[in-house]
Amino acid sequence: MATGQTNKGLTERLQAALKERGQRWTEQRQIIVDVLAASDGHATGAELVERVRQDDPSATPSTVYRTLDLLEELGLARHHHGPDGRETYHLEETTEHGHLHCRGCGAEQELDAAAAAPILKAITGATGFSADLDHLSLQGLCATCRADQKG
Amino acid sequence: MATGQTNKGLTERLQAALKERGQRWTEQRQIIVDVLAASDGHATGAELVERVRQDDPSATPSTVYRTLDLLEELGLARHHHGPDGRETYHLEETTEHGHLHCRGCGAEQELDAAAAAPILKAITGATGFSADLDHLSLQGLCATCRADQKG
DNA sequence: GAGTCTATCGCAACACGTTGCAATAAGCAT
DNA sequence: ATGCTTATTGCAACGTGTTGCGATAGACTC
Repeated sequence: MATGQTNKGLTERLQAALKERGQRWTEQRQIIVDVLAASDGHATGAELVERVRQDDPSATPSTVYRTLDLLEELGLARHHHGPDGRETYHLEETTEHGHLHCRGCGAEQELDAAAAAPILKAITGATGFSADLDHLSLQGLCATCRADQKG
Repeated sequence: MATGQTNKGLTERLQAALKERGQRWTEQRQIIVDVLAASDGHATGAELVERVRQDDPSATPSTVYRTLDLLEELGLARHHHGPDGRETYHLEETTEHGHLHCRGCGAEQELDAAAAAPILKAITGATGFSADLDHLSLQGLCATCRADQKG
């Protein structure tokens, strides 16, 4: 249950990528990747730090954040900023997606590539910009809340 | 040059709104509004704190941020989060607009209501969400950088 | 103008994230 | 296995923003 499986495929990819760049594989990094993999959805930086420290109390925030940055650099993880500006991380294995935050009910909804396609197309059409879906973080009112407000 | 004009119209609106709510007009608030008005474009929280302290060294960050929150509550200011998660404030007088950050050249572009209309429409169509333009902060590649990458 | 009520202020501490630096330890060569 | 090089770690301090609390001082009444 504890998702103790260390996701061998991911670890191996990571080790290979690091060796390629003359960088090193450490136990800390294994732990951080494990924690991230065990956090099925998204997790804030602070949450990840806390969980890593459960596995290894000697770990410090700086190490966790630096590793997270590294994982992003390697394309194995992503982060985006929630409506309050806090960081949220997720593994890149999760398919690329955007986020919708409803300011009415606080609900958070994911936006997959298919649903986002017309939006990205509209952005390109209106601005020439090719927007990154992973950084697309919208705030507004969901359909339910809009209906409530009208009623 | 020092834009020392205290934007009377804005101040009066603010005083009226505060009185209405049983709240108070203070010199700190005058200074903060002045500073915000003098920051033509956008300014980060830290920048505003710094500028306010030039006018009144006794001002503290908590006061500045609380006042900024208050101004938002009154609809006289807005804030959004930049690509790095830091806060950026601007007066509401500025017309509602979104932001585009190019990860290639770092350029920041504004997105006015007219240009955004088709995008917002696409969002509603794809998700049922009615998105807030002021919170629309996209990251991606601008047309120029896309052309550069292709070439 | 003096007194009262309470919104606002400044302070101090906290939360999240980042950065510089000296000590440690991973990976490689011998 | 030993030593060497240098990436990584932990620490400590900083930057940005938030929160609780006692002291200050607006605004209103008399």
